[in-house]
Amino acid sequence: MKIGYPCINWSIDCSSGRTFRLKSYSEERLIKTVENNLECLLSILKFNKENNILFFRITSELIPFASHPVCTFNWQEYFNPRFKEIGNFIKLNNIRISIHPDQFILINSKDYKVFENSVKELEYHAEVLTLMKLDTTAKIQLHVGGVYGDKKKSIERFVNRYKKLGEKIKRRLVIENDERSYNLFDCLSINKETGVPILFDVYHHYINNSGETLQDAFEIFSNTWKKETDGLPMVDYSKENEKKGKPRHADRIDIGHFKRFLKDTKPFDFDIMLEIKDKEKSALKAVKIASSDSRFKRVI
DNA sequence: TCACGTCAAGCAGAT
DNA sequence: ATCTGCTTGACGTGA
Repeated sequence: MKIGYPCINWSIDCSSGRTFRLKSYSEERLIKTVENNLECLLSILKFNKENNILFFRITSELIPFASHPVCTFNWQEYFNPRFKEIGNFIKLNNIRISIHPDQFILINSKDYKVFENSVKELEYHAEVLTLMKLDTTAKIQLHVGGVYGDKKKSIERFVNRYKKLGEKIKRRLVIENDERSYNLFDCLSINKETGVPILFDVYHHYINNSGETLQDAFEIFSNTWKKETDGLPMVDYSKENEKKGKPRHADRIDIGHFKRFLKDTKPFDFDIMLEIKDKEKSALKAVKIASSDSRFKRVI
């Protein structure tokens, strides 16, 4: 069991997701920005390692416009030594990595052009992990996509499109249950057809489920991960924001809730991504809580 | 130096 | 029709 947080560290005075406007694109600007982003990424990983935070989601913004036609620069070759260096640090310290393409990436879109653009973006994500020479336990997590008024057809479309993807994407791709369209069982039906592992989002499951218990859910998604090639299952953890109004992620970790969560999931081992607004602050607290858990002790 | 309009990309649900 | 959340602010023009 490793514990981590996504993309941003507020304690360190840098961002690994600096970007710029498309209008101001230039090769020079791209190089400068990516240099900054990679350097900051390594700083964050070092901070994490020192604090026993061994799971991290790399931002999709690492290489701005990587999949956009405007970018003809061979960033893969230019930054190859830097990627290798970061990859070495990750492997040396046994850090788990995930990456989450954003909401525009839709495999099952009705618009074929959107699918094609999504493939380009997925190739970029896969390349980042491959340039770091990470094995296939480093995952790209994606939602199933839109429903377009017909869930059955949209799931079929996902399955057919998935089969067209290259091996470099497929060996890293995992799907995540979401809070309104595709719940765990919907994901499971896609897993049956494709073998794609299911990344379980605890908070989304709380909002959108089919009545199954948390233990049943853990049994189901855990079995979709192959231990040797996929590694331990990944779990996104969050909880309802206390502030009334629309459902959203919590601002900070709820210690009691997290303790109960660890207890309730006792028979299962997995890596936890804390989707909580205050990022590394909550991760530090979670590490402290988990430090007496035998699953956590195994990795540090 | 600061305010604030806008930023590559899509969908769904609420207003 | 328009706004908001999603993993979430931050870029950059104009004053």
